[in-house]
Amino acid sequence: MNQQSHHTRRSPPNYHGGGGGRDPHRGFDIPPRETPGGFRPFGGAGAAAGGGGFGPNYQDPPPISGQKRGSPDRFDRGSFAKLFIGSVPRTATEEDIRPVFEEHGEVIEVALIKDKKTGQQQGCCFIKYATSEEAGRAIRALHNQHTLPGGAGPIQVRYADGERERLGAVEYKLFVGSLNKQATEKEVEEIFSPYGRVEDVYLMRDELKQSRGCGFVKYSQRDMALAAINGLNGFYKMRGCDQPLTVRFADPKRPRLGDSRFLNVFDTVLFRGPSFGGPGFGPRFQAPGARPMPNFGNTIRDQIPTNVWHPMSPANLGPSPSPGFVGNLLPRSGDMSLPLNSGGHGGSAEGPLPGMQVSSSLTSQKSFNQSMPHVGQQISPLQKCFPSPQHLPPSLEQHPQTSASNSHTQTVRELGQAQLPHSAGQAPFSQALPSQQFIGLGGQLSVPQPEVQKSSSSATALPAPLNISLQPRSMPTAANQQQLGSAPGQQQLIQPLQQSPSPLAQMLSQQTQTLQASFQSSQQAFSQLQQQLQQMQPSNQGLAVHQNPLATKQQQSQWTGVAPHTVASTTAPTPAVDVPSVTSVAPAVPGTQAIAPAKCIWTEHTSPDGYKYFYNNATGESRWEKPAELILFEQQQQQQKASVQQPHAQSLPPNRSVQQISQTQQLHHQSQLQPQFRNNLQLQQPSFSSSYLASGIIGHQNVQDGSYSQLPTPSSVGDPSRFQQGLQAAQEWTWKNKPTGSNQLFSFKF
DNA sequence: CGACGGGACGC
DNA sequence: CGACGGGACGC
Repeated sequence: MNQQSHHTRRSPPNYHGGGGGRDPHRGFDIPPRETPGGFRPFGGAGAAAGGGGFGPNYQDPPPISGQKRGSPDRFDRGSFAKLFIGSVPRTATEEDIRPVFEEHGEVIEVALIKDKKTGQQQGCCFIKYATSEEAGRAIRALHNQHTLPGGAGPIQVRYADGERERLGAVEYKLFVGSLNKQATEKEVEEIFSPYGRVEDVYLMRDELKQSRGCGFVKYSQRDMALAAINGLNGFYKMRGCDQPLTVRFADPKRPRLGDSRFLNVFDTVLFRGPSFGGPGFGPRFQAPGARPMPNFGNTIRDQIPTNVWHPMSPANLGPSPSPGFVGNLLPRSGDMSLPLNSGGHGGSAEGPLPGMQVSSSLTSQKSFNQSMPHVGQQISPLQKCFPSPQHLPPSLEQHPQTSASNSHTQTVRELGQAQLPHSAGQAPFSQALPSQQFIGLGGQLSVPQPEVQKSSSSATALPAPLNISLQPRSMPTAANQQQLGSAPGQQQLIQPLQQSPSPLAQMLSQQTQTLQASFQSSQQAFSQLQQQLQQMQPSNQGLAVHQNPLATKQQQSQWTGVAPHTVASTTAPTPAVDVPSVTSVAPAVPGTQAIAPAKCIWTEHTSPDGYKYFYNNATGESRWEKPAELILFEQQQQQQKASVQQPHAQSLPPNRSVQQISQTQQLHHQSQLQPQFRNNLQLQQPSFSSSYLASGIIGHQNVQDGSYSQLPTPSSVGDPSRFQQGLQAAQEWTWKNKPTGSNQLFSFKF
């Protein structure tokens, strides 16, 4: 309502970007974001808009990339971007509509749809913009956010069928289950916002408009989606809910029979599908018989159940590198919106396109394929290089790159490093991760740094400390130090880790693991606290980044090879929380390095085939990598008994433990000081989302008063007991659910 | 445990 | 230029 327009004005007033209609030069890599850092309209808009990769996948009229010929005339259909507008009052006239859209760009055409027979308006229309950037802006600014005069509700603004594909725009749609039925779109958006701009939220409702407890959330970037999955799935519980949210890539929308549009899509997709990805879908299969190798995989595949109800999904096709590829990339199916699931009726039909686009965007970074290989580890991962820091700066804006970065991720992953692909890392783990991730790699730290700093400017966040300590320590290898390490350097690192680890490599990996573990724990604790906070202070929900401990662990472990469980002990840091099952090692005891536990729940063993593995006597978990706890433990042992050289004990800088401790302490403090904690949380925001913070998340103070009518609002925010309870609960939950996904890769049970 | 809105190409 | 029969993801 605020934006009612006045037909009086016809020219595009002010919209960011500059001039009126189009600015071809604006790279598409910088999608039209609303004011930078600026506001984010809530309701999200319906489409990814420029977000995705625009690819020149289309020959004819280069969509946006190419500068369009100056004349916006009607010919070159190709360079325009058509939007479908729903909820248009049947009484609306072009005069009512056009001005609204001209606010966001040059409107080439407004087409009100009328019933052919009755001549009556259908309640929808098409708006053609000169460029997709404009279209994207309009979507973001108007979708579900503007009501036309006489309208019963806000208009729906999305790409017309086929446009998304044609323009190369992608969207990543997540299915979200176990939502509080009282929750509003807005609330859902707030939960997902920390991971990236939420383009759209659609809650499934019954005929009575009652929520069915599930819905869809769209992002324009894959890493955002991944981050949200990792940060929320199975972990985040909405107030009043016993079950944590289910967050996964949405299945392709089920086509409605009778809709020819879909049929087409299907054919295309279905046929192509199988050819690519192998067994119906990659995710699920894992190399048969393969034994979990250390660096191997991971995956997300497990984490994210495949949701495809059928094998196709162009997305799958495209991205998937090769048959056989296991996929942790997740480029799997639903991940991008394909025609099938695209907005609204989505679907649009162009089957082939999607696939092409996808693949092109993903693959374009030549590295992609190469990187994939290692999945099986047969291929030497080394080939891949770390291109560039691109991902570092979590650019939310980039699109295609995203995928590219994934490749990196994988590569890294192989190393056993914590790399969050950017996907993962980027977002959810906020700054923390960034730094962390690269530790292993070595030098990447610096890159992420900026982000971190930025975010941590105000309070001390965990991240900061980490970075500092890490940096110096991170290995000596030149490669390490280098930024995005050149491929070579990394390779070196990698190799060792994978197989016969060189001392150095081992050391690195261990360090990394340890650090990661501590990080994880911190994060975990954080997330737990966070949840508590949220529950207690509903009004500030927006602030928090929901960190899914598990997810974090998973990712890290996945990429890193550090088993998630590691965290268990680490969890200790949280004041109130105690993880009984784990015998914690040093970390738990702050100033007492000297006092090392007599034993560690982790013990080393040798498998039949001669490989060493580590067994958790408490949980029965086994993993290839040496658990951080054990490393620490050994370290301590060494320290205590001046010279007890354990086979594996690597000499690690003593500070390590100190670091951890300091972290731990920080955590303590944080948990104790609410306000401070909150600040930290903010800091924790994914670096990329710093802009979001600035833009509004923080600002959203009022989340509907916070509580659902049905639920009693937690009264005492500061109540320790509650806090504690919550934490414990969270932990338990985490604990129970840990074995999912990635863990399994790393661990196996006998 | 919930799975895609309501509509869709006029001049 | 023709377009399906049967079934209906998987948990």
